[in-house]
Amino acid sequence: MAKYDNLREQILDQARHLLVEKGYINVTMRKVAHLVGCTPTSIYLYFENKDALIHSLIEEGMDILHQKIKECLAAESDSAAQFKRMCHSFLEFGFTNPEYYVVMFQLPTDEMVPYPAEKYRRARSNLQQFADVLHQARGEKQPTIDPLVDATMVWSLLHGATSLYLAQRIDARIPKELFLTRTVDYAASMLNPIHQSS
Amino acid sequence: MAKYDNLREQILDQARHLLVEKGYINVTMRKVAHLVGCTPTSIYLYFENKDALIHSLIEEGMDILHQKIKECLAAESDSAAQFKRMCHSFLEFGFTNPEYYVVMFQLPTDEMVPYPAEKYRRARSNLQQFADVLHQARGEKQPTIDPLVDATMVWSLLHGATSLYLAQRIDARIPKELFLTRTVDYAASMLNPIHQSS
Amino acid sequence: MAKYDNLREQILDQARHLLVEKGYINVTMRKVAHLVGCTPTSIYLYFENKDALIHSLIEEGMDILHQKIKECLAAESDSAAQFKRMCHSFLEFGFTNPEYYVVMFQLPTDEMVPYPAEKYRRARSNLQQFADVLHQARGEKQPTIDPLVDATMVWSLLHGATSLYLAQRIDARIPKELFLTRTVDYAASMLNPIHQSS
Amino acid sequence: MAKYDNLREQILDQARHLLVEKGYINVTMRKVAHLVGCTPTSIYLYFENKDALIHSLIEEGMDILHQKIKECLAAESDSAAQFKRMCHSFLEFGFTNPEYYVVMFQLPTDEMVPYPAEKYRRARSNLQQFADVLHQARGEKQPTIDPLVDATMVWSLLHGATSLYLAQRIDARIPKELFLTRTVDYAASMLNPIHQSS
DNA sequence: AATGAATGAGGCTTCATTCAT
DNA sequence: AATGAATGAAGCCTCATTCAT
Repeated sequence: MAKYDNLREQILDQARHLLVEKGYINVTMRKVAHLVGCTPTSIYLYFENKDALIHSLIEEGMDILHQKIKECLAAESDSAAQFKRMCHSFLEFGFTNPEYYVVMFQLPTDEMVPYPAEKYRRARSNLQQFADVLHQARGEKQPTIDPLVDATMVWSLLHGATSLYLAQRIDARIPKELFLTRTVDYAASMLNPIHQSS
Repeated sequence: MAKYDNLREQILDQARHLLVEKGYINVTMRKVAHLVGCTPTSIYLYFENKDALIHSLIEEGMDILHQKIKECLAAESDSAAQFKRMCHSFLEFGFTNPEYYVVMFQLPTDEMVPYPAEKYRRARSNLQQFADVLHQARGEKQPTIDPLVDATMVWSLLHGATSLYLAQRIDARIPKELFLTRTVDYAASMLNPIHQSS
Repeated sequence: MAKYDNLREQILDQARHLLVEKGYINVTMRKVAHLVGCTPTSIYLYFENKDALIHSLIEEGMDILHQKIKECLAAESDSAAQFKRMCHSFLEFGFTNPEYYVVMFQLPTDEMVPYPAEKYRRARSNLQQFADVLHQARGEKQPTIDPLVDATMVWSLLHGATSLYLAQRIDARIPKELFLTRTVDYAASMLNPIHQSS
Repeated sequence: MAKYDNLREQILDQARHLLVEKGYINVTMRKVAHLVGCTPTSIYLYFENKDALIHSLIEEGMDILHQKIKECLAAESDSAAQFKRMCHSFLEFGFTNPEYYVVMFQLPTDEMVPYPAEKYRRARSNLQQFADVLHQARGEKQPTIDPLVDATMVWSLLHGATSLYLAQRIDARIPKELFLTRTVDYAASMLNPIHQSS
């Protein structure tokens, strides 16, 4: 029992590790097994096939992020505060859990990892819920501006920031914490009106 | 000579095509050769190996983007206008050239496609130059705020927007053009001061 | 004990079932165990290995056929009648027990399922005994013609008819019963002299 | 060119050899390659996949048998003579070409080797044509008896005889030639009326 | 009496690459 | 300038089997 969970988790760990360190195409049953120190066959004792393994990875991440976001809602009563906290949480989640972030948001899922549509909806809802809070906070002040577009742009910002950070394309002179808080500020500026394009 | 360039370009074309349509894992020498109508062996007459082929793809893209950005500088005299135009150009480049964008910014190049450091520097400079203009426009008005951070955030926004768009994760109800201009507006808001984090 | 036999028989049942429904390649310890509802390991409590399992199947079939043929001898006193009844029984055995027939006569046993020579002799004797009756019936009337050859030909006919029937290569317009009785008639024609080859 | 055909034929040869000697389940790309003395990969230069290899084997056999039967028709003018000659040819084909016979008539094609329906029809037509001649010869003398049933029984006999012979289940004391001619005689007895079942 | 955990061998297939021509 | 022939490594996966419990 202990051993069961142990090996299963080792497999997940090493798969995650490979994914982040070497990219998806380097996540092979053989390589994972090698890192774990078991036979490729053994992996099939815990996962039906490679897809199932990847899906487990994705779901793990979804759960964690979901939990984090729920905590943000509970921690604050003000919509704007909730929003900012959520932005921060999202970034922090990505920054500190590259293994999950990559698998959740950067996998070219279309062709590579056929993922049950139902589960995808859940994945999106995670971000949708995220967007909803912006709605609320924005809605109170700016009912005229389409909040869907703005939410999408906030999402773009957060996703882009995380992606570049994880790809180590952020200038080394910028401290992580600074980048993080300033990005949240930039996102929070969405709570206020934007100047129309000239 | 004409034939030489012809085949070489056909190879690049089909490789790009495969990359976008079927994903990186489906870019194989065999499949490229099949699409071109030549032998896999023939590809090696023009590219040392698969990595070299991918790198050529990347460089092609870098050149095109570089050209586009240079044109923005020439087209406007005002820094702010240059900046907005560049943002727009960058987005449009990504939106209309997914083949290049994917290979340039979304390939987990680290280990997947070992890329000579020297070439990477050139790649970065492309975006650096992009950031420089923000420097100028911002610098004139807000010399006190570290422009490097803000430039990075703009880049994050543009990269995130493009990535989500290409991954078809933008809500279908949002027209492409609207998304594009609004993102530019959001980026342009960087030209003005941001409210400090509370 | 009851449980012992129960599981053992379930294993044989499902192995037979798999053999007929899905073909020999689909008779795997895993699949048998799955159908039975036990572990692959458990099968090894009752059968030394896969070969032993297959052999048990073969022997089961041999016993049943043996019994059937013995009954034919008891049911009739006339040699010719015995012979016809045996032909009929053999065909019916094959038609109604494809699971056994396939494993008994259509498995390329030579190398696929190494079968102890001693057991093979017993298998042959089953058919030999079958041939003996022809001997008797024929012998009485045509002592000059080698009966071994004719017996072999009858066997060929019966085996061919059964094989084609089980492979569903008999024209669908021919009713099973008609095919069966006519084949027996054809076999019975062996009881009479055959015209020499011209 | 010479080498091309050479390797392709070596592959077919060894595949056929394995098939007869060790049974279908032992025909693996690895084993064939090993016997030929090449890499498994090389097989894929000549055959799209394993199925294609097996199909080639089947078609080879079909062609040869088809040719043989056509010759029988040409060699004789009398229907009865044609029929007997065809029986003999069929048996001889099977006896001397076990590689082809096994693959053509003894492969559990349903599950193991998905074979294009169209090609199967061709395979059957080979035997159908065979049956037609019996029709003719029979038709002249016995128009009242359903010739389809009798043809099927002849086919059963020939198929059974060949199968048992190839499985080496024919008593060693019976010379091949005797068995062959006597089987033809037995088949030829179909040209005459059969006594009804009592 | 039964199983959970594990494995080595091998199944089919595709890859990037080379070498002689 | 191009290719035909070939390969070793590796991809995913399933097999029969064992061993400790």
